[in-house]
Amino acid sequence: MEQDIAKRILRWYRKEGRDLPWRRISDPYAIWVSEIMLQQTQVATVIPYYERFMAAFPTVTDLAHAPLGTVLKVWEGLGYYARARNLHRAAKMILERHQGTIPGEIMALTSLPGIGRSTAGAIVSIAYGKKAPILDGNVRRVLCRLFAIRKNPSLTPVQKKLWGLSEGLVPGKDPRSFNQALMDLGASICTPNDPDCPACCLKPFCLAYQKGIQKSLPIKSPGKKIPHYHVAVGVIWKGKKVLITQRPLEGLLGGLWEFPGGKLKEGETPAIAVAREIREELKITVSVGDLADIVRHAYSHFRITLHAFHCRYRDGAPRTLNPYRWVSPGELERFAFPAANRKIIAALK
DNA sequence: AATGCGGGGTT
DNA sequence: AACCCAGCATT
Repeated sequence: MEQDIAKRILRWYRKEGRDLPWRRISDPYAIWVSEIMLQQTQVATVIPYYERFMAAFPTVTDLAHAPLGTVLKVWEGLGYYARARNLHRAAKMILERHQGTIPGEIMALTSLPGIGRSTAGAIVSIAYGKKAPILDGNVRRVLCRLFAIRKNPSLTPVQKKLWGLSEGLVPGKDPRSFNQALMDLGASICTPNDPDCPACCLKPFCLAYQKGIQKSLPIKSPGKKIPHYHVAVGVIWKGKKVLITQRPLEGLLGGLWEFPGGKLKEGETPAIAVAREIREELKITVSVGDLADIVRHAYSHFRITLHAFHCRYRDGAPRTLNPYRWVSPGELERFAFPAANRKIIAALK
């Protein structure tokens, strides 16, 4: 049974599998980089970032020796910036602990920052050809349908069940192709909304298809309301230079640079808020001028409307918790900014 | 067990 | 507007 499933998927994969940049090489470092980028991020989005990253940091040694700011700049726009910070930190650890070789064991891999059970399974199987299961969004969906699992797959006992199923399916022979095939099947046939069951090689085994419930699986968690904030920021000019500040290394958008500002308080106008935030955060005074841009931006767990004002520096030396810089507009390209701030920068030109 | 963490594509 | 994506870390 399991062997039949594996055989069918592998046969399908040989004909219909995707040709992706990281499948053309066997360098474990490249596989690792691709797997980190692919966490919660679609293949099409990752491809150009992967190419640029590998050109900038061809080896784990290059990555470990690069300044974090350079790594974040290459990562800029990809999101989930802790991935970049963890990748950089793990590269240093791999030089020290593993003499520059990406580990080939699950335990050694999961002890590195940014590598969990699924990414470790992917690296071990894809880079080293060892038998290990994976469980990403694609595989979870395929398994929920194949075995008609009608419980929310985010529940711990259901996750445990899914890991067991994934482990039971992965064959000793060519686990590398099998895991990639399972993901490809989820991405191209067993899609979230409208799976192409007639074209699926697992149709004869799929319990959800037999019951006609494939479109209602997997069960999804109830969506939660996301708040909407108004934020005011200042593009503070002193001559031909503007002030930027760096966010703390941990937390949201950690390590990225931005125009200073903050959330509006109840009953406050954006112009009042930006003056207050700059006074509080930087201990300087500015005069607030024209509106530079209004940006709407969606994060995963909240939305913001960003009001950006041209400001003129008046008085005081900045005293901030975090680093700040006065830079020319041209120099803004050298720093990593959140996407919402990039929209403001685009509007300045 | 629940939550924080980006950005873009799709529907 | 809601959902999804080659998930992980933290609490």
